[in-house]
Formats: sequence, C-alpha cells, structure tokens
Amino acid sequence: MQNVITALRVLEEVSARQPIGVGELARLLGLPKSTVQRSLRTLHEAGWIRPAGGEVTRWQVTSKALQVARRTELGLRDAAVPVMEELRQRTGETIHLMVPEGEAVVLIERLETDKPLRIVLPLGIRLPLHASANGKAVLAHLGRRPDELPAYTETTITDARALRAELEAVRARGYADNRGEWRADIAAVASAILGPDGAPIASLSVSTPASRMTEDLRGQYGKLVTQAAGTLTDSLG
Amino acid sequence: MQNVITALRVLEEVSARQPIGVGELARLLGLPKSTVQRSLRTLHEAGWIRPAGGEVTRWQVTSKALQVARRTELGLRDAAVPVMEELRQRTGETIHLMVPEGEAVVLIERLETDKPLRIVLPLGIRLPLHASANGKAVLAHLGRRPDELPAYTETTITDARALRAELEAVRARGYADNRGEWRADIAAVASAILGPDGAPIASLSVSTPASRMTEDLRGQYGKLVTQAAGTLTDSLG
DNA sequence: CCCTCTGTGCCATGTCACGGCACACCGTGC
DNA sequence: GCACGGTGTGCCGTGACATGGCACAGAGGG
Repeated sequence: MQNVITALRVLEEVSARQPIGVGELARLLGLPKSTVQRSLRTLHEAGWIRPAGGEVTRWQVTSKALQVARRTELGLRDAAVPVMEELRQRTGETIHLMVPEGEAVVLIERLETDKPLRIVLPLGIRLPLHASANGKAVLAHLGRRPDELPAYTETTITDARALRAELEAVRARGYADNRGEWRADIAAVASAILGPDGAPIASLSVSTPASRMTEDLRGQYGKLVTQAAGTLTDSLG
Repeated sequence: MQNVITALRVLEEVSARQPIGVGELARLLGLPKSTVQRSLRTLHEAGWIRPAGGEVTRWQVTSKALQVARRTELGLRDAAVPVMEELRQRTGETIHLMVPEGEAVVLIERLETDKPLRIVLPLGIRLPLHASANGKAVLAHLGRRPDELPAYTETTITDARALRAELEAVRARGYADNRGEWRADIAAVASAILGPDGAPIASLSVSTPASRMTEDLRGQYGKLVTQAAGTLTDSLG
C-alpha cells in the first residue's frame, strides 16, 4: 500500500508546514506533483485536511488528527493534569508528562512555569531514553536497554556500565535526574508512573534551567515528583 | 485512492476502540479481513499504530497523530493557555478553547475547575454553532449562517430570525451565552478571538453547571471572558 | 473431537495509482 | 510584448499492486 504511505507522508508534511501548496510539497517530498495532488484530494475527501482559503490553494490539517490523538492517552492525561497542576504549584517550575514509545519518550502534556526564564518544549517532541530525566525514569523500570548511547553534551552517559549503575540508583532513589545531559543548560528530575504489571506507562518531570537547579532543590523536587508519580501509579491501579 | 480512505477509516476505528484486533475491526467496518490487515500492516509501517503487546495481536495508535495534531493550532494554543489559566483563576470555573471548523466548533484545549461538580468534555468534541456559547460567539463574526437549526433542548434557538437577533445582541454585548441550549444542565459564556481581518479564529468560554450560573455571575464571567478574548485578539494581531 | 473463534498467508483477477505531459493562469524581467 | 518561471489543475496509457476469496495454524469451549 505504497499510496497510503505517501498519503501519510503528505499529511505529515502538510501539518509541519501548513499552509502549503501542491508544488512545494512535491519538491519537499521528492514526489511527482500529480501524486501529491491525488493524495491531497484523498486526504481532503477523508476529512483530514482542508483548503486554507484564498485564491491559491493552500492546505492545512483539520482537527481529525486531534480527535484521533486524544482518544489515545486520554485517560492518562485526564488523571495526570490535576496532579501536574499541584506539582507546578508546589515547585513553581515547568511540569512535563511523557510516555515511552520505541527508543524515545514523547511529550504529551506540559504545564509551564510563570518564571521569565523557562523551558519550552513542543508537544510531541521525542527525547532520548538515556539522556533525559523522563527517559531514565522509564528505563529504570524497563527490561530492555538502548542499543546506542549517542552523546548530546559533555555530561551525557555514553557508557553502558555507567548507565546500568545510574539506573540502579534511580530505582533506589525513586526518581531520575538530568544534569545537562541532553542540553547543557537544562536540568530536570523525573519519576515513572507504573502500570499494574510494574511496566512504566508514563513519566512526570520537573524541568528548570540548569542555573536554578541547586542540589537542595533537586532533592526537594525529586521527592515531590516521586510522590506525584506514585499517586498516579496508585490511581491507575 | 480507495485504499487510503479505508486505511484512514481503520486508523480512526483503532483510535476509537484500541486496543483492538483484525477480526473485530473487519466486522465493525464491514470490510474483508485481508483488507483490514493490509491496512494495519501499512499503518504500522508508516508508524501510526503499533502492536499493543500480548499473545493476540491488538493494535493501538502511536503518538504520530499527536505530533500532527499539535503542530496545527500550536501557536494559538501556546498564546491562549496562560490567558486561560488566569481566567480560570478569576472565575474558578472550567475554561474551553474552541476553533470553528465546518458546521461546528471543535474543542482544542480545556482547563477544568477544581469544583466537584464540573463540566467535562473530551478534547476534539464538536459542538453545534447555533446551540453553544462558543458557536454563537464565532457565528456573530462569521458571514455565513448554519443551514439547519436542529433542537437539542427546549431552549435551543431553532428559528432563523431569533438567531439573527441573538447574534446581533452578542455583537453588541461582546460575548455569547448559552442557557441550556445544547444540554439542559450546562450554561456558559463565550467570546470570540478575532484574526487581523476580523474573522473569528477561535473562541474562549467559561462553562458551569446551569445550577451555578446566576444572572449576576453570568455578567461577571461575560466581562472577564470578553476581556480575555480581547487580549488574545490583540496579541495575535 | 468437532466447532468457533482468533490472526496470518497466498494468489489470480482486474482495478486504479502512477507519473509524464499539457494546459491555464499570474507575475516578473528582459 | 514575449519569454520565462512560478503557481494549481487535468488527462490518460501502462502496469503495478490492492482486492478479497479462500485456506491454514492455533487456542479455547462444549
């Protein structure tokens, strides 16, 4: 079903660059214009995109994707948001909710701090398992280990033995931390939300600029995030 | 591109009933099992669904849809959330952000009240233009009118002339209200967020159980929601 | 041991997606 | 004014590939 693959590629490209027209899409995707236009008509017919209005035909995605997306983690999100709000109130910092997916964790919800210097990550972003607080929190309760450990900064853990030891510490402590391992100026603490079978289904984190995260605060936030994740683990059981 | 249509139907069905298997899907969609399975394999290959794990193969959607969905109204959402938070703090009630789409308004973000009796609508839900506060707020700034005015409750406006008068009042007042016109026990006030050309691009609302919405509160919330929507209209200009 | 579920795999048929090409339109620049 | 580079759209012969019937493996249940 080659055409389905191309249609979905077109859809993703539209979502990334909307509003956008046939020609530009064809160039970006390296596909013949006819093929792209057929995909666009079909996606339109299926209700996933709509013309943006104006004399030249530009396309944008409809809320269909939102309807599909939100039915997914909806229960989790609904349960998590109140807990996240309390956590933000207590810490005053940005709270992230991420879920494991393949070789990464995906950001599905966030609450930002009101401080002027803040972490802002787009929803849907994927972070590496071994170089993010949420990733390590998840990894600590996961059987498998990442195959590769690419370095992002000087502090990224790239040694498998060191990672193993770190994950052991995470399990003992209840929460994972990140000391500029993905971006040098971002610090975070995170704790996993576990399903009834003990498998990690999500993770909560408190993220701050590295300059604000003192050792003292790291401990405080770590306790709070562990407690919040524990609440969610219990409420989902 | 019939197969794209069917593949997308399969995707939607998976998202609605996940985790779900081939056989049940085929029955629900009225399609041959082979066709459904080919669609599933293709969607999997494209990264939109994944096997749920377990001995029988069940499917669920990945975060791909979230990534596509969230790039859509992302700028709007990011601008709106802080304003929505302030609005919730001032009113203590549930705040909704909706965008017009076709003959409806679609819920793209919400902040819930902490009161025990609260309105909970799923993200992505579509409400009728003529029978919701957000719908009427949008309609008041839209050239076109709905073709049909189906009744949902006893107070739904079903007469075109009455609707016209109502929308005139909305424009004069700055906000629209809903007196149990969609669900008898839900009340709301809403105000439109306008683009630079004066066209409505979204709408903010405060929703409460009908039992809590006194005339006095309706006026207060109306002012607040109008002010919040105005802030967003300005900040997007 | 049959029967009915589940998911998966094969394959002949003929539909329909492919993609080259042409066209209409709109500016810009020589 | 004409060529040229853009835009979006439409047509159509070829052959790839989606279709869907059918068969099979395995798991429970009666």
